[in-house]
Amino acid sequence: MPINKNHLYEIGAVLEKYNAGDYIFRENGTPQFYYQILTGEIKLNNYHSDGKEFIQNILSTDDSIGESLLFTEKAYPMNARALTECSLLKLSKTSFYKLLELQPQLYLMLCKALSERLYKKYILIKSVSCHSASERQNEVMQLMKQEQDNQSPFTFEIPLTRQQLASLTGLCIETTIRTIKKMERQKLLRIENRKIMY
DNA sequence: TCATTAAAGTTAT
DNA sequence: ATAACTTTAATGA
Repeated sequence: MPINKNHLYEIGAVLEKYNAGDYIFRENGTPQFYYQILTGEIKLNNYHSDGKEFIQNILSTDDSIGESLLFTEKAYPMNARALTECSLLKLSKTSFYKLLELQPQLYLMLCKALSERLYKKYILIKSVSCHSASERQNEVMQLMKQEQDNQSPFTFEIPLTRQQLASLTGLCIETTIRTIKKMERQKLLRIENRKIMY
């Protein structure tokens, strides 16, 4: 999935470090770079006018950030912000295009990655738009779990805080917590030292 | 059913 | 110690 690091370095990528809370880019900014995560976690989000946050996605090692925006002239529709200390590889848009020219097989990889993203986005929108609270949560957790190999129950630790989960489902945190508790009672998940096992 | 407010407990820095 | 996160309870749309 990720682009080979050496290829990125050869064409001029640079290593950048960010601290937790730093912006990689902001909503309405112009996309000028390809980013790939080496370490750390990034969230893509929006802030509503009342200050409430909606998380679009959480990305980690080997994910690329905002690559879908490099093929349009549109501004970023979201922020990218570091959740933890991060190191990223950053490549200018022009160098990125050059790399694609030199290695056309990357196009296919990119297409696959984009398809994957789009698929998840559709599922997420479906689950966030038209269900009750617990159903929303169930679907979101289900979606995250699909990325790991082991599909047996209670083996997947939800890698989010309650607050992040709330921002991802569009629910308030208290409702999120109550829903989690209810799901625990229904044996849909387990809570082990405050971590959600799904 | 779910958001909001308030208050208090817990964990991380 | 202080900030960030988690939980419970009461109230109201």
